[in-house]
Amino acid sequence: MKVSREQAAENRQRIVEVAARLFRERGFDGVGVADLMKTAGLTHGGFYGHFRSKEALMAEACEQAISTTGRHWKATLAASESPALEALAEGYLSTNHRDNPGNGCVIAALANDAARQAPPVRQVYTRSVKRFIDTLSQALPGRAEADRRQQAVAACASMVGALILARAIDDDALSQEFLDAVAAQLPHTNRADSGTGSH
Amino acid sequence: MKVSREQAAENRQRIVEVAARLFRERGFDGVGVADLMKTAGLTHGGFYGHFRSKEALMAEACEQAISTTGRHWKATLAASESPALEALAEGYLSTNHRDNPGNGCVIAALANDAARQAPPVRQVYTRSVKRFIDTLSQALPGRAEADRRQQAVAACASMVGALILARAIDDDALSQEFLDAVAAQLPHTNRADSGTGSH
DNA sequence: ATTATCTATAGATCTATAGATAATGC
DNA sequence: ATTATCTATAGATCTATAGATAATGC
Repeated sequence: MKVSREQAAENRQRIVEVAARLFRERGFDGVGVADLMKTAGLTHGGFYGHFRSKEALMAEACEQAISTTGRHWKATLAASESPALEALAEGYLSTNHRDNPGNGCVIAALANDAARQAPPVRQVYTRSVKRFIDTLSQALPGRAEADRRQQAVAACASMVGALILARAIDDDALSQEFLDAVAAQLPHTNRADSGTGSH
Repeated sequence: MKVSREQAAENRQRIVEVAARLFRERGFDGVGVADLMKTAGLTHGGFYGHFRSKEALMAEACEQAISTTGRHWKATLAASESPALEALAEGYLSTNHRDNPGNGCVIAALANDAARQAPPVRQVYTRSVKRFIDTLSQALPGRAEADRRQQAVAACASMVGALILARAIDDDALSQEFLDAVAAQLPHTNRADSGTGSH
């Protein structure tokens, strides 16, 4: 039952992809190694030929998730005409994103889980957050360079918070309100506030 | 080894309190019944005389957590002079709150966990979120009644998102930035925007 | 010969229950 | 007699490992 070196590499990659999806859907504790391997079409014991531990896979799965999502953000920025933040927010705060955590933002899907993990996973998670903030900063309308950073950090908290809460609550109307209210309160491109006095 | 009826009621209450703290600290899956009972000074098997299941305790512990936190919010509102939202936010977005999830906001501590639970727990969680939004709405500066609701919902997402992210990341400086950036972007009391044209 | 995968299992841990024990409260 | 708690354990499930198997790649 062996397999070519190439096939083995494909198997490994498939394990990471399945893990990236299942962890986001059910949390780190909600997915067992046996279950994971079965979903990938392999047997339980084979896992440890590819990864040192479940924790090592957790870090790698997060890495791959943010990498894929990051490419998606970049593509959105490149494709959008002018209001880049609106374009990003529209996708991020959509019902589609809310209802499909498995291939959505890993920051929102595993925030509480990440806080309870050891350094390896938390480091990868932290890099993901920084990447999101940088993307938001690039998408923000002009204004003072000093403000940009603060606005990007605040927008990150708002968007992640809205998505997490929209998923957690048991009330469709309020869930939609979270997505809409945060989208409405994000900094707008065409807003004239350059003459209000604060430098 | 029996105990008076009164003592039994105290034991039950202590189990709920210990659970409310441990669940917030470690998540629902991070606390076992045996561990919980040991922390409460009782033995494993005694648990099922007080609760039908671990899930029943999860709902009850959330209920009690939000009840205590809700009283704390009301006291803050009552004690604050004029800028009620600032007073609430100052406590919510403090390093003290960030570093003590065990007796802090259950909404932030168990958001991802709640999303993965069955209806009983999600319903209690949803009520907690509504309670927080109502409190924020009361704390918001005057302005149009129509805006209030949206601003309260957005503020809820921002504050919860900031706290969750401040806890999850592995970088003290960025963690502080989340708390500060969201506090700075919340609607301010003394802000003159009544003449800008939107009705 | 090497190695990717498989089967089988060790050793922990988890929720829940059964039955014994002993103090309370009628 | 009732009942709050205890001890002990059933039955699942979890991570990780050991050893067997069989196809690849030198």
